[in-house]
Amino acid sequence: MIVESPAKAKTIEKFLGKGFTVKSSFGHIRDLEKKDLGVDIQHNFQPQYEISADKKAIVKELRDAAKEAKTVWLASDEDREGEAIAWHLFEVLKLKPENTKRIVFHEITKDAILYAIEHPREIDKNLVDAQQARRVLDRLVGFEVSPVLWKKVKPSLSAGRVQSVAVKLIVEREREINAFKEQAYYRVTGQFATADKSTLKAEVQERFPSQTDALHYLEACRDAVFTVKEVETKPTVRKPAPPFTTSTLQQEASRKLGLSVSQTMAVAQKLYEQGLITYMRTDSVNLSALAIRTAKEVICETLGEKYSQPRNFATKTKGAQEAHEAIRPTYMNRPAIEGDRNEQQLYDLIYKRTLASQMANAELERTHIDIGLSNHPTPFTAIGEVVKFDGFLRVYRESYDDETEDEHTDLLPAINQGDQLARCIISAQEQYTQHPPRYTEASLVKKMEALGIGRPSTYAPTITTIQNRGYILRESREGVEKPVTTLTLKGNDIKTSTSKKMFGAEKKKLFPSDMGMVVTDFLSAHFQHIMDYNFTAEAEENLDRVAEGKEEWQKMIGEFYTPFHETVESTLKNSERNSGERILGTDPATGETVIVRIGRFGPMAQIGEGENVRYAGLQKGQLLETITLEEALALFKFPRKLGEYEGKEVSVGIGRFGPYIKHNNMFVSLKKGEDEPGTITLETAIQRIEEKRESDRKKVIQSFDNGVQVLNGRFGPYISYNKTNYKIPKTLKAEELTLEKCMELIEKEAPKKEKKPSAKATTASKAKTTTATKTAKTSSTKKTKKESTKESN
DNA sequence: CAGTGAGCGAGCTTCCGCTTGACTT
Repeated sequence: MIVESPAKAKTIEKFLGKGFTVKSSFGHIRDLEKKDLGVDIQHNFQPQYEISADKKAIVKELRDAAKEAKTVWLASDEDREGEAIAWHLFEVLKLKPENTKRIVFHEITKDAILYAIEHPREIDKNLVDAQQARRVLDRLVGFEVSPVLWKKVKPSLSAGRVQSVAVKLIVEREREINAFKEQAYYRVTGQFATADKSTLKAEVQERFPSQTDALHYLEACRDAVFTVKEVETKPTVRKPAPPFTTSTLQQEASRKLGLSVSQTMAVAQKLYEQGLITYMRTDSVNLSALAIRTAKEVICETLGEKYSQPRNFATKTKGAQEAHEAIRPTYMNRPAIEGDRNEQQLYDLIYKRTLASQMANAELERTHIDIGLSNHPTPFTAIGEVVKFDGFLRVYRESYDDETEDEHTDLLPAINQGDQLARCIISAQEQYTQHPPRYTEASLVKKMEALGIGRPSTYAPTITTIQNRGYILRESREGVEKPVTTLTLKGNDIKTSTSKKMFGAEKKKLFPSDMGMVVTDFLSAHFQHIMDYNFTAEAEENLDRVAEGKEEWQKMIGEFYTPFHETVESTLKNSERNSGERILGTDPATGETVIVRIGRFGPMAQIGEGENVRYAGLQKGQLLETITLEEALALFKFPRKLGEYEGKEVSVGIGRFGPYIKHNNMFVSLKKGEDEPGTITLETAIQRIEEKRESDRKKVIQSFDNGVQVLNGRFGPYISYNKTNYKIPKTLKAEELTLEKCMELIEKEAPKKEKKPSAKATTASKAKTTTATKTAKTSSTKKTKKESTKESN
C-alpha cells in the first residue's frame, strides 16, 4: 500500500498487520521539467514530466517493493492532487491494471481503512486530467509572465496565479490606508447611580464631530434629569466554532500564541509525527465518528451530560477538497502532552477547540438600557451581558482580529423603566477614526482562503516567497503621539484636560515594498485577467467540468492560452520599462529636476542628470509613491560634516540601521529620541563618541590566549570564540570565569548550535543549497557575488 | 553595517501543490 505521508504509513501498517507493507511516496514523485517550460505547446499541451531529483531514491524503492507485491494498493488522498499522485505512481512504477487497486479514506481509523480495502475503485482519469490542467495552467502563467518582468522591471522577479494576487491584496490595502483621511471625534461615556446606590456605566452611541458639539452635550447633561426610558432583556445563544482547519489554526495560533504561520505549521508537523494530532494540512471541518464519540465521553465524564452536544460541521470554504479530517487530537482523552512550550500550547489550543466544538451552546442574557435626558434627544445606552449557562465557553473562546476591550459591565443592576438616575461623572474623550487594518500573515491567509486562492499546503510557503522576493515585508512600526482632549463633567463643573496617547502602532504587519507596488501595477495594467480576484475561482469552475468529464483538459487550457500568450507577446513588444519613476519637482538650490525611482540597489532619489547627477537611497519606511519633495531633498543633506575632533573629521550620516556619527572609521549610532541627524551639534556628537569608547572599554571583561573572550553585550555578558557566541548561565559571574570553565560552556553548547541555527541562518543556508544545486556548474565566485547583491536588495 | 546608481555581455532567474529531511562553502 502506498500513501503520501510516512507518518500515516506507520499508523496504517499497525492497523493492517502482516501481509501488508505500507510505504510512502512523500507527496508527488514526478513534476513538469524543472528547467524548461515543460509543456509542449505545439502538441496539444503535452506535459513533459520528469522524476523530481529528491524522489529518485524513493521511486526506486517503491518500484522494487511493487515487484514483490501481489497487489499494489494506491491509497493517496482523495482529492485532485492525490488522484494525480496515484496515476503518476501507476505510470512510473509500471504497474499492471490487474493487480493495482485504488482506495481512499478520509480518516485514519482501522474501520475506515478496512472499509476502503473492501471497496476499491479505478483511478479516476478525469480527476487526474483536472490536476494536469491545474499544473499546466500554473506553469504557463508563472513561466511566461515572470520573464516579462525580468525584461521590463528587474531580473529574477516572479509572477504567479497565487503570489501575484496575494501581493496585490497588500498593495491595495496600503493604498486604502494612504487615502484614508483621519478624523477626530468625541465619544461620551458616563457613570450613573440608581436609588439604591449601585452604579452603572453607559455610553452615547452617537459620535460628536467636534469639541464644541461635545461641550454643548455635556452642558445639557449638567442640567438634565436622567430617566430610564427602556429596559430590554433578550436571551441569546452563542455557538462554538468548528474544529480547526489549517487556515483557522494559523489564525488562532497567531492571535493567541503569537506564532507566525510557518512556525505554526512546523510545530503542528511535530505533533503530527508523534501521532498526537491528525493531519495538519486540511480544509475540512469534519470529525470522524470515533472522534465525536470519544469527545462526548470525555465531556460527559468531566463536565456532565448537559455540556455535551455532538455536532457535525459543514465547510463553507470555496474550493475545499476535504481529503482529510479537521485538525484534532488523535486521542480525546489526552488533555495535555509532553513537549516544548510551543508544542504544549498548540496542542492545548487544538484540544480545547475540538472539545468545545462538541459542547453545548452558551446561553446568555443581553440587557439593553436607554437612559434619556430631560433636555436633549440623544440618550445614553448601557449594555450588559450575563452568562446563564457557560456551555462551550467553559473551555474555549474564539478570538477575533478586531477585538477591542468592551467597556460594558457584565451584570447590570436591577433597574426599571421610569427609574430616575443620578449622574456621577460624565466625560467626552477625543478619538480618531482608524484606517483599515494592515494584514498580518494570518489575516492574509484568511483572505486568501476566502478568495479560494492557494491551498492548506501552500499558505505558509507563499507568504515566505513573496517576502523573499522583496514584494512585501513584515514589520513593526512605532505609533505617533497625538494630543487627546478630554472634557469632564463632575458636579457642576466642566473641565478640559489634554493628554498624549499613542496611535497607529503596528506589530508584525505586512507592508508592500516599492517593488511590490511597481510589479502589481505593471501586472494589473497588462495582465488584468490573471490579477482579477476571480481568476482562480473561474479556473476552478473549469477544472470541475474537466473532473466531471464534461470538458477535455487540453481544450480548456487552449482557450486560456491563445489570448494569454498574445498578451505576453504584445506586452514584451509594446510596454515601457517600469521603474516606478515619479517626478517630485525641482531642487530650489540648483533648479534641477528631482525624481524618485527603483535603481539597481533599490529605491532612490535623484537630482538632475548627466554630469552633475546626484543619488541618495530612500529610507526604511519611505515609499516612492508617498515621499514628498522635501523628504527627498532631506536625503541629500547627508553625510553632513560637523567639524573636527582630535584632528579627524566628524560627520553624520544615515545608514541601513538608522542615523550614525562617523569619526576616524568608527561608527556610533545616534541616541533615539534625543538626537536628530539634521540638528545634532559637534558637541553632542563628541559626547556620543566618548560614550561609545567607554562602552567599548567595558566590552572586554576577560581575554584568554587561545582567542576566547568574555564580552559585555546588549543582553549581558557572553563568551565569544571562533566568531560564535555562547551563553553564560546566570549562576556564574562573568568576571570570575576561568579558561577551563569557558571551554566547558562552549563544548556544552556547541552541538546545540549546529542543530538549532537561528531562523535567519536556516533560510540563508537553504537558499544557498538550492542555488548551489541549480547552478552547480557556475563558478563559486559568481555565486557569492550573486548572493551579496541579493542581500543588499 | 554605515556603498552603490557606468557599460558590456554571458548565463541565469520563474510557477503551484504534494510531502519531508539535510549538505559543504
